[in-house]
Amino acid sequence: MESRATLKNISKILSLSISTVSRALKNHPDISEQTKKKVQEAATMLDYEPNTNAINLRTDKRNLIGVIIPFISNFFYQSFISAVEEEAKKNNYSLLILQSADNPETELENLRICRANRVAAVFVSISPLTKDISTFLKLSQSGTPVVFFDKVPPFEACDKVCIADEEAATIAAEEIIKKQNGTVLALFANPEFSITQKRLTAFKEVFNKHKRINDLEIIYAYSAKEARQIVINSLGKKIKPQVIFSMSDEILTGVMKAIQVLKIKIPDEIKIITISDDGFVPKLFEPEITYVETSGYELGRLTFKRMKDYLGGKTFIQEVLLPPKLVPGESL
Amino acid sequence: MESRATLKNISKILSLSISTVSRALKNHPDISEQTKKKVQEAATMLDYEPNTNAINLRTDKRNLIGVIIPFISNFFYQSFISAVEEEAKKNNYSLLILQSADNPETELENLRICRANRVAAVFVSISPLTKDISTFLKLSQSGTPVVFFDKVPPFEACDKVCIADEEAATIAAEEIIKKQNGTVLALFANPEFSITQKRLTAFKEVFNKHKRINDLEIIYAYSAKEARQIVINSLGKKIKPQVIFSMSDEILTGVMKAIQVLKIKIPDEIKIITISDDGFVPKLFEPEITYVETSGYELGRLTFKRMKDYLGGKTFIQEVLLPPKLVPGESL
DNA sequence: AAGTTAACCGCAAACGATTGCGGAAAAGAT
DNA sequence: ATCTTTTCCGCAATCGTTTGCGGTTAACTT
Repeated sequence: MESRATLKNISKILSLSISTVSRALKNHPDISEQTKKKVQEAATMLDYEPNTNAINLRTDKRNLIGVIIPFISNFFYQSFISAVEEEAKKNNYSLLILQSADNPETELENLRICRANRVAAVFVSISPLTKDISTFLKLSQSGTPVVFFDKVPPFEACDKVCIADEEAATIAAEEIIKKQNGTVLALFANPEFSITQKRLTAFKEVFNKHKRINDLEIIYAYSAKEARQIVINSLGKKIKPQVIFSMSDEILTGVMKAIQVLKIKIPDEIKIITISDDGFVPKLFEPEITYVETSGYELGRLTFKRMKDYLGGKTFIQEVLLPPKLVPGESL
Repeated sequence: MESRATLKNISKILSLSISTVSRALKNHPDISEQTKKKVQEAATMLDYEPNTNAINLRTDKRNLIGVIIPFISNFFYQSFISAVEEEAKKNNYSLLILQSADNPETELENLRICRANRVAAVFVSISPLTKDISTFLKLSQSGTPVVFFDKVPPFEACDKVCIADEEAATIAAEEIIKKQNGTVLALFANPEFSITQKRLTAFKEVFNKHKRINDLEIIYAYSAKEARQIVINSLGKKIKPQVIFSMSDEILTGVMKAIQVLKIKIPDEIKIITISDDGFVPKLFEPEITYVETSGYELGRLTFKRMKDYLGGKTFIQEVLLPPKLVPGESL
């Protein structure tokens, strides 16, 4: 007789009604202290744990937050998730983590799972290939907050929380101009990514403003390996750049490999500045690389806050920007 | 009139019974093609998605897997989760991620959440401070598979899936002995961690076997910073080690900083070998560091497989070991 | 002693889905 | 024309919980 720990079973054992047991466990004033004690004892005896499925079904409560991201194996999402998990715990939510591998179909499937599980909210960083976010918007319109973070759809009217990408690039560019006069090799990722476009535009703008656009050489590196080769080539020429700018952690790893291959001294022979998610990579090197931080952790907190605001009534559409900050190393 | 998409509503719209609608959606042979079509159209119209809570409650199915880990912000767990998520998706499970911050109480709270959510299984990497795993065992005895992975309890009779820590250290030690004759500086983490003990014992054993224990200097580094200082001190002496062994990624980051500070050439002036979770850190440097890989990704797959075996009937207790493998760089 | 009021507790419906069983109508068999 | 079989569908119980409402005591008023 495999009897689980349910209200019904407890009530049977104590010859009480289910409702009494339920109320006793929630300390309802209608129930006498004596009965409460009996019930609570029985409950702990049986390791009673209320069935979330039943509760959610009955009360229409939701205790899950769906997090849809391209890949878990990524610094940025890692710290994002970490922050969201901490906030979630404080607010009695748990996290449903889904990765969509940059595949729009998997992304939709993940959204389906979120809906099937009646999540309280969805946090999603969309893949670069996602063109249609109507399913997300539909969910949002039906009352479940959907917050786009980091990789967000470009023009649509939806809740967004993201890094101030332009500002990150601007800060880096200003810092270069403030400190260095020479030529700059700027490495950017795939120009089709909106993040690349934003950072590139802002970066160039600063050099334009300061009439130093001629000091700037921009090259796209589609991978760390490419970045490495580009730097090796570039530093092999007669006219070398004085500063290298890298727009991401991944590119930086390629840059640093090149530097190590060439056995070039930082900052004496080359200056470096990068944009980094959390500083992990820049801090691996000696001297530590100066970077502009775009913290996934902070973004996680902001995203969670946006959701709470939404549930608290602020349902108007909003775009929240997280300001990046400069973390000086000794590389510039 | 906020009417959700439920079987009841669809049935009302089509003037059919709930059971018919339910069967039509699952392609039950009792239902005519005509009716099926009507129902399916109505369902997609309304964006119907079966309520997992109701299904799980009624059928006692479980679609969640609880993953309890100390910290998400960690290479190893990152790739572990990634693997488990992929496997889970293939098998129609989703992941409930809980971090316990190395706090036994939070760990128990997380387990409670797993039980409340009626998870299909629990994967847990316990904190170093956890002494009592009886609650876990109780859950396991009541039919929910609990698989301990990575940081597992020492003596208890429970399902474990972990890295063959001894073997990883053995492989590294053998490799050193095969290739190098000089003295070895071996850096280990907190000696109270069982993982440290295992690796240390195995490592020494090899040097004993080959009668080279006198070539071995062992130092505990409680952090990357400490590792850095230790290496700087050590390489500053008149008698320098020829080889540095690092037992983890974290220690390696300290070691590499020291190397960069001292501007020492690898492998000419110093050889290096490390144990690494996934090779990310060792591959950041040039030349790439030789390492013994203890893949979190593979461990995730193994853990999932162990659970499936368990659910498939192999409920006897088992300890599965994942063999590490040597990944040669140019640092040794 | 009759009426009022607390103090305690149970009945039953509801949440959304599944499923064994039975039943009506249409089709086929004789 | 009657009987048997399909074909197609609905009834109702069930999972575990919550909760409005009503009911039974016992205690308290006057």
